[in-house]
Amino acid sequence: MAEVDRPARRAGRPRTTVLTRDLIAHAALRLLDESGADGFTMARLAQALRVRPSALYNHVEGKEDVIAAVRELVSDRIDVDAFADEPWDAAMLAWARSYRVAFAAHPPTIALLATLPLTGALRTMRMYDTVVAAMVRAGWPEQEVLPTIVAVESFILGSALDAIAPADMFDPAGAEAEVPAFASAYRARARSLGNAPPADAAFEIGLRALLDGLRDRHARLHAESS
Amino acid sequence: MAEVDRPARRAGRPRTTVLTRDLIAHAALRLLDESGADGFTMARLAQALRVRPSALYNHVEGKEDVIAAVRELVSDRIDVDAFADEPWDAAMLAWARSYRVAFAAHPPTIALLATLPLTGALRTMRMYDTVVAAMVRAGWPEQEVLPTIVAVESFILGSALDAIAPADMFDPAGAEAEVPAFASAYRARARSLGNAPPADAAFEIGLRALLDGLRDRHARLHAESS
DNA sequence: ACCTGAACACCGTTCAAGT
DNA sequence: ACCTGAACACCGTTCAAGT
Repeated sequence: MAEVDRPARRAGRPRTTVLTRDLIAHAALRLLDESGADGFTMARLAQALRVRPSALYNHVEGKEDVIAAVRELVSDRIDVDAFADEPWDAAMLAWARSYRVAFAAHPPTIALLATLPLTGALRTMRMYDTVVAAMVRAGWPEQEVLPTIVAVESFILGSALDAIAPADMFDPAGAEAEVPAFASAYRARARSLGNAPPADAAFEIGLRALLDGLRDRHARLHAESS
Repeated sequence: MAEVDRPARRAGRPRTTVLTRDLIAHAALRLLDESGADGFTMARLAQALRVRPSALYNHVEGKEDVIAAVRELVSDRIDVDAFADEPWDAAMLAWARSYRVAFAAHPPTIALLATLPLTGALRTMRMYDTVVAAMVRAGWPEQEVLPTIVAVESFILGSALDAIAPADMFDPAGAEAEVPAFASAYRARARSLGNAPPADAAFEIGLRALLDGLRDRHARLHAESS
């Protein structure tokens, strides 16, 4: 019964291309979005592509490689253009928000991609190159640029992870007496946010504080050198 | 041969206790440290405890539950005492560093634990209660306290994830011409850091900026209300 | 070059049987 | 109450056979 709508392809090279690394990556992202990280197996991925699992290994090195390909797909949506014509701090704000949005668009991938080290792909290095160049132009000491970018990225990734946590995870219901200050702050936050996602509020507060702090430092460095 | 040093226990309840949730958690943390997240399987965990895998299920609900128990173990090392007698900002600095150290002590667990939502355990809520109470005492508006704490935590977790990435992941070797600004900043960072871990520099720069920004905000809120 | 099909060495989890 | 042992339904990956 399940066999009926499976491909009736015989062994041997197909006359027309059925798989490429890019097709696999797109199918993987779709599968991830639809069935979550747990449902993401090579077998299911092959099924979605109407192919046997072993066929995938002609185009990717393994599951890790598929995930790396998905990461490239997601990372491509990060917009770095603001660094071309906006001041470094405004550009960084825009970049950080775009970065977070790119991941937030595919919640099940976040844990998978955050966990995996960023690939050393040329595309990724080009993104860094744009950001680095703008910061150096703005007068940041060169040896501080990379740590500063990494710090902002760490905050973004951590916030993305926080965003996929269940919203009511820390509902202190039943333990109010044990943790009164926490319970009260929990209620105060709920009142002030309404239906807005708590993770968004934390991200905006943190991002603004981080950039305020970086602006302070930038100003201090500038004051010394003049 | 491998059978020789396996337990020769017959079926049936053992006369003396061989397993508890706590014993399992400690063995799991040790196994994780020794063989990494990939080598962490229920079978290997059972082997370390000289027990059959199915025996574990009398004490934990499954693999996820084991990971939750490990998280509790790691989280217990986070020191929140500074909030008792230091100003909120100094205490937060100390808390953040202790938080990061607790995870850094067990690198292979970071990806596993960061991915999993924090358990709503009472112990965790008590930690939050301490931090919240200190911040409210310091004059922070109650509805902002939780988002602010979550922002700091996001940064810490993101930084911990960054710390386990391979150090040379972004070595632009061979692509210097393509990404000159990035390659130059990469070299400048290497010169200024020597053998110090790049992740530590990023963490300290980010943490200070974040807290400078939060201090700004705290001062601004205070100025308005007086 | 690139597919199928069979095979391998594992997984996590359930549950009856046993003490 | 809590262990063993057998079983189930999967995993990711390799590789010969086939076109």
